[in-house]
Amino acid sequence: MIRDQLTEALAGALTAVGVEVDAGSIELERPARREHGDWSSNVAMANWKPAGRSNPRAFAGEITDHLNANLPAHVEAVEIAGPGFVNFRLFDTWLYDVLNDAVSTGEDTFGRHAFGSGTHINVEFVSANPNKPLHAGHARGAVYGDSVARLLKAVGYQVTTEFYLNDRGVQMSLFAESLAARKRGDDVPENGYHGEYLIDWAAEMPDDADPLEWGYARALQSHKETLARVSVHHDVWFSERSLVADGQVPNALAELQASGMVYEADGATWLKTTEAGDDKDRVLIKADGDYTYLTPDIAYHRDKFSRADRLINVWGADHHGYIRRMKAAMAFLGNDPDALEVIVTQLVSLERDGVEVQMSGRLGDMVSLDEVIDEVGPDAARYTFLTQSMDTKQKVNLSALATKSMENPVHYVQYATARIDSLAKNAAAAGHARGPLAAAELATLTTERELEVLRVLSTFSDIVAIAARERAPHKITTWLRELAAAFHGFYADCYVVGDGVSPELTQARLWLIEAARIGLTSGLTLVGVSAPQEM
RNA sequence: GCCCACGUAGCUCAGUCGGAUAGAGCGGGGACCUCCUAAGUCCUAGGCCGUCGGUUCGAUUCCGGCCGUGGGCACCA
Repeated sequence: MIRDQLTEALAGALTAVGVEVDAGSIELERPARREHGDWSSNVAMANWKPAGRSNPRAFAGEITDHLNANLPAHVEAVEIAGPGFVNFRLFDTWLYDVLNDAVSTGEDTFGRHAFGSGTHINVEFVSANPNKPLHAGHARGAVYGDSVARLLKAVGYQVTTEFYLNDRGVQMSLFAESLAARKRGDDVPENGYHGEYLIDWAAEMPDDADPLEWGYARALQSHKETLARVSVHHDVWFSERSLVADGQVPNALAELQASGMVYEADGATWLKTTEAGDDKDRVLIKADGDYTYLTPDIAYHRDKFSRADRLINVWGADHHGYIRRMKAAMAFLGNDPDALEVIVTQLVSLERDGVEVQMSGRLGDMVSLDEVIDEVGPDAARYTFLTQSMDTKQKVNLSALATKSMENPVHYVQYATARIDSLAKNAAAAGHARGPLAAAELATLTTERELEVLRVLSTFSDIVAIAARERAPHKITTWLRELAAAFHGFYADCYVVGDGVSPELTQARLWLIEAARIGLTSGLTLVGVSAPQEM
């Protein structure tokens, strides 16, 4: 809104001084420092050379002169600053528009976009083997994938979330043998599954049940229940067995063969992934006749491409070596390898009271995701895993997270939503029910505390767009913290109802906190965290 | 050795296509509840943005080298 107006004004000014600049290349940003105005542009610095000017400040001067002679709406003044920035200083009225916009669009649509419309993205994440409970290491990818899906929907994409079930092969057989052994009270096979959960599952299993089928169903149930606790839901649970049963693997193999990238050597069938930058060629069919893991997975990705325009895979850092060969296979099948986006999440380490705990040990000494949720609660778990970029390895201190303090970042934000609800209730109880927005005198909102809340709200729309484009939900949690900080500051200094607060100011502030509530709720929804009304 | 990511305050991390005096929480020092939740607010100390070059009006940001950390280099899944 205001951004478009200012961009237009800049484009007009450039034309007026006889310079051709592509309007799409005009940058506007929010300066870090207040004295640099409300909005700022670097057009003069970026274009003084091609425009044939002697220096950036001189060019900026021409632009500001024109703008000051033709002030856009809400603009108080346009100034040259620093090396040649064009700074816009606005009247507070532009922030009242932000409030109006937040309230009129509401929490479900505030900050949303439509630029993804017409494109179908498939997001596959977690995809843990259906033979043991999810462990803490799955948590980051789970809440990340789910939040990325929420973000993509928020900017207009059609999104399918998917969980790939590796439900056939040696691992499943070993799992069934281990479960059966536990049922009989025997030792589990050497290379089988030794986790304690199998003792519990064996106890649950009816005597006449088939260990493979029963165990598979039990594991699936476990995955779904655990994920539901942190509000993670998948639209499609895709079975590798169904892929094989449908003959999709031979179909994919035939297509690969047609591409000329398949050959036989040493009794095995190979794919020439080195043709697409891989270190070495990869085996598709082993000498013993079985497929490698790769082969059905290629068929799976081929299937996904038949159902969506773009694919996003969320993989742990330990799988990054797998990216090249999958992209190579997709390219051989005629798909655009860039339409397969593999996002690698760096690993998480957990500690309790300063002592690192293992969470993916082979012998069953892992921390399950359920344990983490029991310990810190679903909201703290979700929020915390989303406070950092997926590119950095994360240290999570479970004991700190379980506390009600600033070391638990979700509380700071939720405390704001709880306070807002409390304020509204108290105001109503004191006879100050909120009237219509149109009747509120927003111009009574003049303190820095009040305006700062609106300034933070004004950035949300851009933040959502960036977070979605960069697949970066942590930008939402960072923003939420900023908004909560602005609100808590307002709360400390500005009473909604009280001595010396006029009825008009009370009304305006009731609408201000409503706008803040919409922002907080809207952002929390994007990261799948609740906005409690009391704490 | 090769591939991927990372290196920002004592600790944990942000930093919007390169921008003007690099931010937050914890921890350290101090202040604030006879009106709406102190799970809060305010002040203060603390930085060679790993390092050396390059690109340019301008580099924490982009590129290359080096050092360091984590992960990966299967006819396992």
